[in-house]
Amino acid sequence: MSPNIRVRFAPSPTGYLHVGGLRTALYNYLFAKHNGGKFVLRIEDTDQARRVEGAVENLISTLDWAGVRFDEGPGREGGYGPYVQSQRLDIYRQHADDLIKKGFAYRCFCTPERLEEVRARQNAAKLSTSYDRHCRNLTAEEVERRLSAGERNVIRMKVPLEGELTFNDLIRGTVTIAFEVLDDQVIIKSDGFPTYHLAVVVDDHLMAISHVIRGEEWLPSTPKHILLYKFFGWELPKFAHLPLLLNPDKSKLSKRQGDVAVEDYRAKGYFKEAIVNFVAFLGWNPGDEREIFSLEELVKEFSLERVGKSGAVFNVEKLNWLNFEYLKRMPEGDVLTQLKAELARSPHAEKSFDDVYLLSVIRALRERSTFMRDFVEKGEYFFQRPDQYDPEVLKKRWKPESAGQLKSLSAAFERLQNPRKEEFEAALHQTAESLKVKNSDLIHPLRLAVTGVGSGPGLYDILVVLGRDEVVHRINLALEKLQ
RNA sequence: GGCCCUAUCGUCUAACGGUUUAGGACGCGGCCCUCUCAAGGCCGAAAUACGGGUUCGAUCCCCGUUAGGGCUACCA
Repeated sequence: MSPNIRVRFAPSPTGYLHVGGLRTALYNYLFAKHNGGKFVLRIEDTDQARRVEGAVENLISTLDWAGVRFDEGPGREGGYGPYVQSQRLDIYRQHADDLIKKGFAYRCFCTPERLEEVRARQNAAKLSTSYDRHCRNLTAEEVERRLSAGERNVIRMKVPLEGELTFNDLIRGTVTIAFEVLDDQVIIKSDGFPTYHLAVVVDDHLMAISHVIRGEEWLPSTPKHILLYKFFGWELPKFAHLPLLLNPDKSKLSKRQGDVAVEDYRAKGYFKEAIVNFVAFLGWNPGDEREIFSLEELVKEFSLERVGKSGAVFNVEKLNWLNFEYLKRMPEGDVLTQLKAELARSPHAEKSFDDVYLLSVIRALRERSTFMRDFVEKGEYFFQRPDQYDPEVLKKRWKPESAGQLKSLSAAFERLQNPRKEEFEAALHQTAESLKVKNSDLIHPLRLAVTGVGSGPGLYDILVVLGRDEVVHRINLALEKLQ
């Protein structure tokens, strides 16, 4: 493919990495890697008011965690830096001045108060709100006079009064917007910082970005950006506007209706592979019936042509299923490592379990788990003796004769030497036979005595994991407590 | 309000005018398996928003309606 593919992810550091942002970053990354291009990270911090301490570091570490590695960006110079907009202010100012000289932009001295009034008037008259171009035709002398008087001002772009602009979007096809509905957008704010519109165009050009792949919320302002490219006499990049990620009620995915930060999902125990896989499928699919994709496979298969146009609801159920699938497929050694980490932050942190034991717990519990924490929560009895017995199970499974039967069973178990699953099973069957009861009459009370709960892995598997002595001990413990 | 975008099962989606009784996945229901809970296997319910065109033939193309969303800042 083209060797000069360069794309970028350009978040503003206002907090955490949004899952929609991760999807945008991922699609850019996949597109770049698929085509042998470069993926650039650029920080759009031109709004001082929204600046959040530590947000950039957090953004980068989350992106790295997900495996979406950028080739160029803050801390990873690539010859097009700096990659932080607040460090490029002179560049924007020069370009804005250039536009003024060419007659494509002008100084505006209107106060926020006046703009507010204009807007209020327009609203009252039920007109669409836009700047009334009050300063568009100020004389050079007046501009000079007010400038030297130190009046605060902004620089606005001079949008043609009539005509329309048509452009092609890789995902949406042809889009047309009339200049009439475009505002004379502010490009340099009175604090000297550029607005998004100027900065994005200048940087995308200077950083040789070939494809602008971003969220659909930017579609309406794309004509302004294209106009700026034309004002500067620059070649246009290709545009691709991604469908939005939605809340269950179909509004734009937002806080308030659940978690939106990638960190939140990470903290909840979702694997990065599951999150990446899931997010990739929100708006893209391979065209066949495969569902499980590694990052490498996504790189191999991804194409913008297969990105859909309509918004996608973030469906946690399916993410859960994916997490479950990834846990099921994970190499045992990796599960072991993760289980140790999980235990280290659990109430069992002080206890020590050897690898062989933990591995047997993993084998027993894996297909019943979606998250690593399920091992600790659902399999608590593998890490501590039961300190209580589920009252409902007790009511259903513990009969008056159970205590006596478990005593016999315990005695039978004590006669076993290093029993395997089969020996435990045979011992139970023989005991049931001699007591003239069904196997299940022993199985259920025994499960309750040993685990404290009514569900879980096969009983004999549990017995083997715990071992004869522990099983006998727990039976005696239960007999005492359930007298 | 204005502008723009979108519209297939509840959700994610396949179908790029005919091979379709519209396919898959999650979720949901049932059955099997079974010591429980899962897993697994099998089966099932479930969609082309509506109305006009174009065409021999429309989920697919065009127009309109409706619905939803986005944008409409000296925020990104």
